Amino acid sequence: MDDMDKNYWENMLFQTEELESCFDESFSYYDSSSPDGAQSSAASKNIVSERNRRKKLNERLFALRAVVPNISKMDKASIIKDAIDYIQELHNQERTIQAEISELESKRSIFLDFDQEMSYNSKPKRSRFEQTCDSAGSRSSPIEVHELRVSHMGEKTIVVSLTCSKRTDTMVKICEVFESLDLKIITANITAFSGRLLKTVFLEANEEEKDVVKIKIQTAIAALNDPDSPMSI
Amino acid sequence: MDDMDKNYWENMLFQTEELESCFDESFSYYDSSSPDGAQSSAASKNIVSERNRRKKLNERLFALRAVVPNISKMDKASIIKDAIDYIQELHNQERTIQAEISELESKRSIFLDFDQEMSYNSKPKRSRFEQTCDSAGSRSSPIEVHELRVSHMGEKTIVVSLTCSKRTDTMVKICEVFESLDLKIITANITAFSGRLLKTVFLEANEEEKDVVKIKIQTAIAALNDPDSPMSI
DNA sequence: CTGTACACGTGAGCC
DNA sequence: TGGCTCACGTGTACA
Repeated sequence: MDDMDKNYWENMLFQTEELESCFDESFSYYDSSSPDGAQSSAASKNIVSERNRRKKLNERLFALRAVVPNISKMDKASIIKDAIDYIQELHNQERTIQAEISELESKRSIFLDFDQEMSYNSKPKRSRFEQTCDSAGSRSSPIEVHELRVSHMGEKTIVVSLTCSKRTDTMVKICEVFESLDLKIITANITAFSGRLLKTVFLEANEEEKDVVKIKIQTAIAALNDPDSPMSI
Repeated sequence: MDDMDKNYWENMLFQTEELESCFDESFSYYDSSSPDGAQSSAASKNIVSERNRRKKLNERLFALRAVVPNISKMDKASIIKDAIDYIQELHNQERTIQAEISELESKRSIFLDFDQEMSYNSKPKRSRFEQTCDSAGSRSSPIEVHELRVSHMGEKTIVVSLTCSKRTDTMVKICEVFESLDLKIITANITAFSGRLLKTVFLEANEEEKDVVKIKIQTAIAALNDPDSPMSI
């Protein structure tokens, strides 16, 4: 590669030298054909200008080659092609990494949110859940929760496990309950067995008293069964 | 910009048309000066070849212009210059994002370490970006457990949550660990995010002292990272 | 009228 | 030897 480079510049130099003799030739030639001094001056200006343009373009190309790794050939066209491929590769990487970063951030906010308290959760953004639920008709069939257990795991985590009937959108409705209580879902799990659904949901505990949260959850989920009755475990 | 583009291609087209008449001229000229048919054929071949070369180069340049946003001018030199600037800008972005990702990851790892924690990895964690940069990324066996938390939920249940690299058979190896410790798995859960796997395993606690079990689990899982070192909490 | 930017044909070097 | 890549000078169109 280095020697190719050397050859490249040697060629450049060589042809630059060659240019001068050529230039003399053309100059005398022009002098004979059209003796107008202004015209020949303009022509030589054009020549030197064009020479500078080519030089600048080659320098740019050389600089482009410098910022692009993995240059296969020293070809002008190949340099540009490699640059194009490299830019596209960078674009793909950028997209991937952006997705990864946003995912990391979202997961981190779900995860435990230690010091910085849910900054962008101030408004209960009823986002996708309720939208999909609206289209499906959330009011239609009650969920029929059969068993419900709310327990604490460590200081920061609440585990809710419940069984309910096999309906569609049961998990969505459960999640809506937690959302309405400002409880963040860490992870959730559905298991189907004997015509029932067993759900296990890990929640991030907020600052409230444990028992208060527990009662709130039980009340809200029990309300899914019969919105009129205040509750009955 | 659109009109500039149009002008550009109009020019291209125009000068291409012009070329044909020029070509005819030069052809007849050559025919008169040197009646050697082979020579003129070679010359015309050279002409058309050179024409194709220029065309290819221009197409490449056009493609380069297409993948680079914010092109200031349609100049050839300017196109290359903008491409260079853009690549350098992407390089800066890449460095910034890489730093951001590592910072995020370190925060996240600090985060889980609040309870009883080991999980400090001697190796500098290879971010996903570095892995893509790595030409040969296929590393075989070790699972690379990054975070590990063992806690008790009630009297009968142990919850183990850990994150590890995305490998095949990671859960199998984890389960083998629990089996070797005579711990029964109640349920297990895998969640994939940001190139990692988050596993949550519920174990049935045996009769041993809680802290003893905890240490055993931590030791055995740490051994997955580096089987030689016995580990140090 | 003066640059500027371009495509063209041409000759030369290099496999 | 033919097939490339290249730099060069030149004519032309546009601002």
